[in-house]
Amino acid sequence: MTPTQLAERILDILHQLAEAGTAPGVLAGVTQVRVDRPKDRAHGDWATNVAMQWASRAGMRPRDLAEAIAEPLRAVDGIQAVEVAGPGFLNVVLDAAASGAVIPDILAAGDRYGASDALAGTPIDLEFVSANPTGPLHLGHTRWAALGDSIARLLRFAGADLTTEYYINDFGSQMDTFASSIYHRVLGEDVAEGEYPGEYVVQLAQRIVAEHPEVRTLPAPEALALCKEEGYRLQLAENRETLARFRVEFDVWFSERRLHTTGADGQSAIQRAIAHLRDQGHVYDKDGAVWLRTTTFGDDKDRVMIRADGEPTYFAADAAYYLDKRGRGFGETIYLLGADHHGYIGRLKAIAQAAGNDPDELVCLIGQLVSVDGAKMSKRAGHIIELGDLIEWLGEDALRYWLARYPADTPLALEGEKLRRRTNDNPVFYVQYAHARTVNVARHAAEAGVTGDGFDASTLTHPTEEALIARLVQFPDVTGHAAALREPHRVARYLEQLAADYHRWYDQCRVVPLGEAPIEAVHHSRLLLNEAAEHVFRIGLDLIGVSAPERM
RNA sequence: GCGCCCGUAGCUCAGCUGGAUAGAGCGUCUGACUACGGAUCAGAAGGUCGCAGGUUCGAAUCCUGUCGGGCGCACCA
Repeated sequence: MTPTQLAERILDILHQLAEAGTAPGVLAGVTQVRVDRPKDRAHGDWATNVAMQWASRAGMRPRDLAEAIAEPLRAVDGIQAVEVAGPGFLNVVLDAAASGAVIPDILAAGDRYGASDALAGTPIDLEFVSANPTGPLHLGHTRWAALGDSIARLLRFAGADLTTEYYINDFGSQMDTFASSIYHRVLGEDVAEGEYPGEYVVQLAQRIVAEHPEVRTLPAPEALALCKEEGYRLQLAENRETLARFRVEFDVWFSERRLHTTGADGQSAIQRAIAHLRDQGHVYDKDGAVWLRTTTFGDDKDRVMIRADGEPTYFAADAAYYLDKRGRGFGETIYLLGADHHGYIGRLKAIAQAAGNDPDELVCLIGQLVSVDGAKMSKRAGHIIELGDLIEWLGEDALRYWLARYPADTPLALEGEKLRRRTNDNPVFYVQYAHARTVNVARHAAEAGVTGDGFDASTLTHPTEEALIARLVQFPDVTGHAAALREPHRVARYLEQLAADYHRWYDQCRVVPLGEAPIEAVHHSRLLLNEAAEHVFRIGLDLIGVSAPERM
């Protein structure tokens, strides 16, 4: 019996009590019973506070209501004991056989254990990273890459119809600055003030010269155009490759230029977006510029869409991009933004409302910035740490795991030396080692003739077994919450707890009998428990984009 | 000035959207290997959950205020 099944039984009992008139009718209105694993094992295998939550509405004392539930609950098959404790908790102890019965279910579910269809329905768009193609990906992007990809995996695991998307800012003045920076390097000059000083620009220039020697002698406008397009192509390809190495893939690479080019109707997507918003009555002209009245929707100030010089702003492109997404059928659009962009939330939500949509369908997830060993990194400061270098230095597993194990809204420090260590300090190795151990145990079991045939859950009675099973059973709840809240760190933290439970069990219970001791049902049963743990480690690690090595 | 995020063990951080005696790792101290990998396990010490009010059976969690730290407030992208 799983806690979910237990919760259903308790719900049934409440409804029956209400129906039979032995308890107040309001209890028929209970729709959900939450069952938790108590911290203190003296409080049973599972506990619920439902009696305390509903006692006042039912006009009963919490302990009386709890007792009313406890009585029929004791008669349920698989339940060993039910106790009313403290102010009105219901503490439930299950039979070992009933607890362990979940093991074959986990194995039967295979890679789908923990998956659901909870988020099935409206298509969701998730945009993240979206770094400018004018330079390599750096530390500031790594967190969103890891987090965004893990969120994507979680949402899909929960049944979401999800599209991941990378918005390429390949339009506007920074592309000209980029081109000009490269061109200076092509000519062997230093870059000008305000241009990109990085060494990577020199390398881009060298590659462009190698492939297009004529760039040196072309008239400046043509040479600049060549530098821009070739630099763009090379840099984007490199960033894409780096992300792939980081196990981050996108379904859609969306070019900002698409929003500026005129279509068959002679209008650009931006112009169409402005026209649409104007129809809604939220656009006005002032001081030679075109404005969106975002203050109607709680923004601090109205925003310019077309500047006085006729150029559309970045904000206008944002609006057009948003409308493009909606036009592609997405009901929910999620943006992963750094803390330094949180000022955008108000205006983005204003766009959604001005377009006539529910602002709650435009979700902004804000993450705090990352530092390395205390030193904050930003592109402007010139001190750039590239994602590619980080991967090489720490390995993609350690890096992805570390970035995934903290909630997005906590500041995060990359402790490089710790991440390079292959010890208990480093949680990714702790978890991966536990997985490797499951594989190792299975290998020894196979050699010794422990097959798993004759599985009998009632033999799994050791406290460490009971704890390990209880942990495995909680996995679907963890993935469900992690997906609903878009919080992959829950999975990582769970895996660390699972690893601790697994190591404790390994320390206490042998799958392969010692020496000449006979193979008994308990050994076969333990082998399947071991396999169930292996499954959950593998599934969980995959959800955060970390490998599950069989040997380390 | 306005807005968002964060203040939990010596350090780095969890705390399942209100539950029972606030947890983990590291660090410190003490133990466990002729047996499935010791990259492991057992135990000890370590706390005014920034501070002050409020909500209620019950608050680290929710509300208000306050102090401290980070970030943001463009006809830039």
